[in-house]
Amino acid sequence: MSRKITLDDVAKLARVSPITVSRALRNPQIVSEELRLRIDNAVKKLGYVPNIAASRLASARSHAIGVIVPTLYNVIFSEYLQALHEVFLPVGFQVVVVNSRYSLEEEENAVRTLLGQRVEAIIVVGVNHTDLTRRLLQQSRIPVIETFQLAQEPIGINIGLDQVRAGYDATSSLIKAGYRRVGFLMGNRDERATERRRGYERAMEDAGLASPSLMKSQQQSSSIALGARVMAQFKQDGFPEAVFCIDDNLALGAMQECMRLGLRVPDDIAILGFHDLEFAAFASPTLSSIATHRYEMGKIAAEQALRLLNRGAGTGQDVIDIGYELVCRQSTPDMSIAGPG
Amino acid sequence: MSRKITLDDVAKLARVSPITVSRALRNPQIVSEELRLRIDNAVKKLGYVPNIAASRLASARSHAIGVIVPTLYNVIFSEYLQALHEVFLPVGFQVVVVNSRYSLEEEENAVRTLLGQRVEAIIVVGVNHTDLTRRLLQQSRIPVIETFQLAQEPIGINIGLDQVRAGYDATSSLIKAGYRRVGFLMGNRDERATERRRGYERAMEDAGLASPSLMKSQQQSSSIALGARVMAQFKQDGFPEAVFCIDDNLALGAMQECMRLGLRVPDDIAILGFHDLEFAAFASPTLSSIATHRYEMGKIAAEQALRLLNRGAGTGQDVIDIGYELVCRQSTPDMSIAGPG
DNA sequence: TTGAAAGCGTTACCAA
DNA sequence: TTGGTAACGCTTTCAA
Repeated sequence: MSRKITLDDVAKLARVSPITVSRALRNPQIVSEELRLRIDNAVKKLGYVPNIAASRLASARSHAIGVIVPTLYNVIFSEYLQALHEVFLPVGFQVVVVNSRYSLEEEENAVRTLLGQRVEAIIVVGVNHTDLTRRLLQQSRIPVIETFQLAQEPIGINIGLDQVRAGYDATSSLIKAGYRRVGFLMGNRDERATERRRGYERAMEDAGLASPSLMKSQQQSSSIALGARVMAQFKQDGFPEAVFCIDDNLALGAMQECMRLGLRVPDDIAILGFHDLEFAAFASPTLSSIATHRYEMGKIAAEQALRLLNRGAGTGQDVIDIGYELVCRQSTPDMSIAGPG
Repeated sequence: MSRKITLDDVAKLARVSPITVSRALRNPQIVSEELRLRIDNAVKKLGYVPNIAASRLASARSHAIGVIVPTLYNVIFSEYLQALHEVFLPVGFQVVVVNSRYSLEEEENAVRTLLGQRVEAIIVVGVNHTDLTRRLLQQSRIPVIETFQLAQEPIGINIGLDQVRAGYDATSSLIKAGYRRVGFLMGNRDERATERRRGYERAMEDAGLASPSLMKSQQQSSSIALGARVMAQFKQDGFPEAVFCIDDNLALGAMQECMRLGLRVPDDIAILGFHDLEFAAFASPTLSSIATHRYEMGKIAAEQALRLLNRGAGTGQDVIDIGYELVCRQSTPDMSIAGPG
């Protein structure tokens, strides 16, 4: 490997001082035209690429934003990540994404990694963390944004939706529509899903309809195929009249399984999903769902981070509830969400 | 902001030299138990987080792998990224993902950014690059892996599938099944899509069936909704007997639009997608598609990169064809892919 | 097993 | 507008 080209090499070739090269690269207009040209030529001739580690060390600025998501695999996080990229890249920030694989321990490591990189803000999915994670984030003195859920005690900015209430409202809508045996389907138990389940449980209890045999789940990551398998568990105890599924993947699989078994949707069984993924509107029958706003959430999260960064005001605190909406399609009767409360 | 905690602070508190702290952190077993305990305590007490920029600068190693994808939004890249993460993280590499937004210019910037970070390998979607991108990658002397397509002149390792042939085979299958008016649907024109279209065109020409009025497209990113809109364009010239859609999103939308218009699938019109996304098997009717192997491709790409990294052999060259398969479901009649040739 | 000294490649600060 | 000097916080020698 031929010796690496550094700023000094460029400076020598252009017959200027290293610091002038540094300036010419970062802020061309403060260097005279002549030198700038000499420098540009030298850079091209040598194929010089600046060493960002050195730059970060010297300037104590990383121009990087740390983002922690539980998985890259789920499209709801892709939409959110896309929004983050769209806000940060144009203003010169790099986005560093780390995958916590739904584990609080890995999340703690992720925070360490990101702080080690001296990211200038951290945006994390979820509001439950290990004690040490919280401490690290608080001590870091950088903007911290927690997303997707609402926090009792936000570390910094929190933007999300009330998952418990969403689960409650989804279930109540079905109950209000006249269903008594309202079932519940779930896959892996992540924080958001668990909150929605709590909402389901409360709604059923409040209506005096709760029964363990109405809840089916399987510890696997959400997929359409899983929805079909979990739905099939009802063959033992008898099928409910309506089912609230923890997300649209499960809902679609559940719906297909019902139809395969000869149950008509929604006449024999109503099906309600969650997140309103694009395919929901194109399934047959079209799938009712609770719309969440992942892209917008990412956008606002990024904007809030930038706001704090620009104010230089480290750690503002705020909770932003982005809400959700019931989207009624063919897989359920016409319903609406009960008012606040 | 209280002064930042450095290795020196830890060293002082633990009453050892800084270098011993450095060693204890990277390689605990080469430090005596007593010192290690003192150091661990000091680290915890101070909340010390190592500065990775300094570490990278001093060691000239980034432990980072650069990955360039055209978008984060499409699930085919999520699956691929997930595989890359799963291989690299356990062996101590960080994965840095950059989004080129389907632009060769942004790809060039992405390469610059990544090289500036001194990533130890670069994995990029696609085989077409600007001249400068190619030069930068070649000069970098690090492993370069190009994916998703097959290259005439790979920069380093190339792992993908023959997109032209896949498009050709998909179209030929429909022709072999007896269809004459075989349509084609496409959204945005990315490299892979364009190759598949070329395959379609050749197959139609070879069969003497080509006609511009059979090809419909709209310059928007692929979505189910777009599939419906583009399909609707056939209302003017009359609908084809079969349609090859550039991906499953378009195919699902197209299928729904046909059914909305009272066309039966596959009796009135056959529909073939591409990529075999999960929902294809759960649509009604179930959607025939060409299965590609994104997860496996990511896995192999990562493993190849590691192989070169471990051999210290910078830039091996190789082309790996990962293939594809026709998956026949209800949206087409029974078909098979023509043999090689 | 531990430590001292000398960088790594850039930028901040102050001067010219 | 340009340049000299001293960091930035860690790791790599080389010694002990």
